[in-house]
Amino acid sequence: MPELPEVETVRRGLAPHLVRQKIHAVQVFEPRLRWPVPAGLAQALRGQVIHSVERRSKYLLIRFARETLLIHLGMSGSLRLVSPDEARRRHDHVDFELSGGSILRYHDPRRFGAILLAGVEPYAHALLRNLGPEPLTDAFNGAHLHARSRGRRVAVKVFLMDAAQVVGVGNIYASESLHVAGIRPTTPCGRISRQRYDVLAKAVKLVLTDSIAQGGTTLRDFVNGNGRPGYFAQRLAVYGREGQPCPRCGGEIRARRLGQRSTFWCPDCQR
DNA sequence: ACTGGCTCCTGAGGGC
DNA sequence: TGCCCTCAGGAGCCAG
Repeated sequence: MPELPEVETVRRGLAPHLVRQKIHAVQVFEPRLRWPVPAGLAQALRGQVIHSVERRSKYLLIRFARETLLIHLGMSGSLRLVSPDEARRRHDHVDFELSGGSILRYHDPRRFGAILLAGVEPYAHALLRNLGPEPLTDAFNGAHLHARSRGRRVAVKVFLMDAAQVVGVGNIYASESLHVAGIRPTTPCGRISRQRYDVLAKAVKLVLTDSIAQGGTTLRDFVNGNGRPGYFAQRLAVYGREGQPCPRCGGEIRARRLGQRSTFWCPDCQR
């Protein structure tokens, strides 16, 4: 599943291959993604030159002079650069043919992803307008979390996964960050002190930075399509480890569903 | 304004 | 070996 570190890796990998390229044609083989792929996609992009490849949260923004292509990979989406003679495979849904000859190919078995048009002011788009800060910027800190959580009762883990508060903290990273910070996931977010939120914000940054350094949980090579395992999975302290000992204190890791998501924590060192 | 629950979809994994 | 069932997950959306 592409988490924020993976999406950023995809962006960095694709950008040098895409910028200044012209879209020669767009072929939509399966428009039924999370939202229908716009019927006018091909017409809107044909002949347009890619100016930049940006990222906001887990959305990729491919910008043209008068249009922006918004791509979300959902849980199972991937983008690859392929040569024109490479046969399409099952779940290859959209081809962006570049004038240089190669094809940017969108693949998504579960179709939780999205391909949309967002015009010339993409950051004003409904999907991007209300997003919280990027987790690795200074705007994301303990003061922010503390201020945003006052008067609210949701469990801190659910709060942390709310994109309106901070983007890019997925289910795995939320459990891991709370473990690093020593905070129990079920604690109502409005009852957590400023000091503990300082610790939590630092923990989120640490976990995400660590994940980037380890290559994410799984990374797919965007050029040759080889899936290679990231090493972050080997470093998970609590996620998926119900019944096993906590690597920090030896306590028995517990699991339960919180906000429809599996949640893991150590009852001994997370309070 | 919050909150909890639902939904989309397919592949993986377990049980038998 | 194969079939069936359950579950997982990102995140927008809606009802209460």
